[in-house]
Amino acid sequence: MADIEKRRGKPVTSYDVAKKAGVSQSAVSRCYKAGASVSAKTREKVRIAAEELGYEPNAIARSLITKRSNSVAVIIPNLTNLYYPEVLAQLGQRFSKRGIRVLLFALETESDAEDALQQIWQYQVDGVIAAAKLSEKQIAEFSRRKKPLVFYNRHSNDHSASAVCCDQAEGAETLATGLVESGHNSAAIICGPPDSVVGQEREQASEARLRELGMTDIVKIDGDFSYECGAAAIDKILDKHGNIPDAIMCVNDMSAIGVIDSLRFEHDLKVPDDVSVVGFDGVGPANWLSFDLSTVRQPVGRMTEAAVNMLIERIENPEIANEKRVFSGILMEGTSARLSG
Amino acid sequence: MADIEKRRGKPVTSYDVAKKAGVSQSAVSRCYKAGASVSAKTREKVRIAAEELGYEPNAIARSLITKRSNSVAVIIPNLTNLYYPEVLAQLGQRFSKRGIRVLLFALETESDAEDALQQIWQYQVDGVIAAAKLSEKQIAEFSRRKKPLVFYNRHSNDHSASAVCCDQAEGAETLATGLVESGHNSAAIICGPPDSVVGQEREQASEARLRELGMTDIVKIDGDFSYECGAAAIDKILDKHGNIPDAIMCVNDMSAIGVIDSLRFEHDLKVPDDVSVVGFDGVGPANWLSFDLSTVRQPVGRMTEAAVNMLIERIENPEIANEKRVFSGILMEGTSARLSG
DNA sequence: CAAAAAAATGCATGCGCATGCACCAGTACA
DNA sequence: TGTACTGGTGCATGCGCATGCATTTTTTTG
Repeated sequence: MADIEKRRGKPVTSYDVAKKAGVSQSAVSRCYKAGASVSAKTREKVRIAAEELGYEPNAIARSLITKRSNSVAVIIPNLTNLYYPEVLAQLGQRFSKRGIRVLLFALETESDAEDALQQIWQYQVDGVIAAAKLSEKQIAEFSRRKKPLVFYNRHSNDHSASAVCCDQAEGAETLATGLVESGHNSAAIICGPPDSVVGQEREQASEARLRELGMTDIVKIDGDFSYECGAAAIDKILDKHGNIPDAIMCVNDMSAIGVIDSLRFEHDLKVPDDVSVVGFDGVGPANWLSFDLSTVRQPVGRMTEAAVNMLIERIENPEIANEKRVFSGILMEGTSARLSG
Repeated sequence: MADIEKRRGKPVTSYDVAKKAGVSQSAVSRCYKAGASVSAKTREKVRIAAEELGYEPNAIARSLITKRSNSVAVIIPNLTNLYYPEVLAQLGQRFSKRGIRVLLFALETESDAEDALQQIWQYQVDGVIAAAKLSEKQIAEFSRRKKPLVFYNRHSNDHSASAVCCDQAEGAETLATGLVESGHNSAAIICGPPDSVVGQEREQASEARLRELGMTDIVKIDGDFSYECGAAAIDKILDKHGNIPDAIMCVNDMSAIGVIDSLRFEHDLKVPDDVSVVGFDGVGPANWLSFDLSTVRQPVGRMTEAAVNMLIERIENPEIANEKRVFSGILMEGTSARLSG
């Protein structure tokens, strides 16, 4: 029972268990491998010995041999954008259910993944999910090392990596179309940070569709996905443009909420009576009664599920070709915009 | 240049580099260890060879020898409670700056850490930060294995682990005192989930202080830290109590925001004119103009900094005694409650 | 310029486990 | 009773690196 090994806190190895159980080290090892050939008797002896000694297989040593660490890296930007915690939580739980550990790399800004990558290479993760921008060179490094990479809402120009995406353009176009068709004549677009492809795609698609449908009075305001940039945007619009447009399209929900708050509390305007506001993402607060945002919800559940599956498939069979899965967003007809005609 | 090793994608080892550089494997190894004795000439030869081959030391193999994985586990519950993403982001960045990798364990409910722990033992992490409830037995396992454990806003009954905490009771008492002193006569307390110690502490301290100051008309409502539970609470209060009290104390900001929204949009009441609402945490949305919550902000920056430091100290010197650091929250006098007189 | 001290290097070894191989005990069948 | 299997088992080996020790090279010093 209270064995010496236990008391000393010195790590228990498979040899210790083997000795105690009266079998060989290989037998112990096999007991921890599914489908290995071990008799019930041996298995039981080992189980008891292991329990008494408090043995757990050393995953590090195992990884060294099997070349599989059973862990993946998740690269995520900016957890203060409320969209990402949801993604992260789901990825975490899904991987965890599959017995895969998650190494977290939370970036301060999208583009400084270099550090994370360096660590990733050293750490021998089995694969990577990246919700951040990587350079072509960085992406090439993945194929050189034969490490599966799945982008989340990002992509590489030349299909050299797999990806799951929400169709940013489609969603933005739906919103833009709805706004024009319900009679809005002028618009502001609150943009994302310059290094965010997602932001750019939404912004460009929004503008293009608005113009396509005949709207010419469009002003674009810099932003960074934050509440604060949304709240500050109205004053910037006034500076730049003189008056508030009919509609404000924000590249994400957080900034849309900032816009709404600023309109209501700093400019005494009504949403959507005076101004329509739309966002993008469908984060939790978008549904709060205060905002009831008209937005496009990304199907995070299906997207994370797909990302996890794609990555695991490619870990198990590195030969599978790259694949890109694009999901349509779901229009949430909230009450922050007049959309229905 | 475009070496065969590269093309084949087969991993480059220190032996490969050694051969290419014309030195021994040990020399290569020493080049990657700070403070090791290597001549500038050798170092340069190795650097060039490593670069040409694309060599990165294998952290797994290194860990096997050094018994240090340079990684820590972070156990966190429920990322949908907006408080935790902030904590996680900060922990991630702080560890990352120190060259330590973070293994994320995102729990679905506070108390199912068993799975995570199993993985943690196998994975040989150097230490653990836990923002979740662990059983005494689980905590004992940490000392048996000599793995440093630092609780974040949790603790063990018998000081068998280190901890950083925000003083929940103090914060709750400050709020309760403020409410009574500014003339509130009745209150509801929206509680947290039953397995959350943090929630219980806040709830109990709130109630105790209210009663201590003479308030007797107090109703308690079950909750779970979510916006939804806050939004649903008003109806529950009416069911249970018949009328809405002067003040509603919520154990966290998310539920407080739900309460405010429900009061305003479902019951046509004004906050704080008709009802005062207070929260706890100081999460991002608490500052949004829509809410401007009266709350106690936890000094997350200092708390995470302390947690990281405490853990690293104990990894480097396991003999250091346990320590508990308690931080005071900061009263944020928003406008969701009449507090100032 | 020789002797002593210091720095640099290589050799050999082992961390804890998984796995190919040879071997042994059983069971099936003729 | 013998031959051919099958499932179980142990032995030996190596994953990629760090590190103690012995050895060689360089530097320092009298």
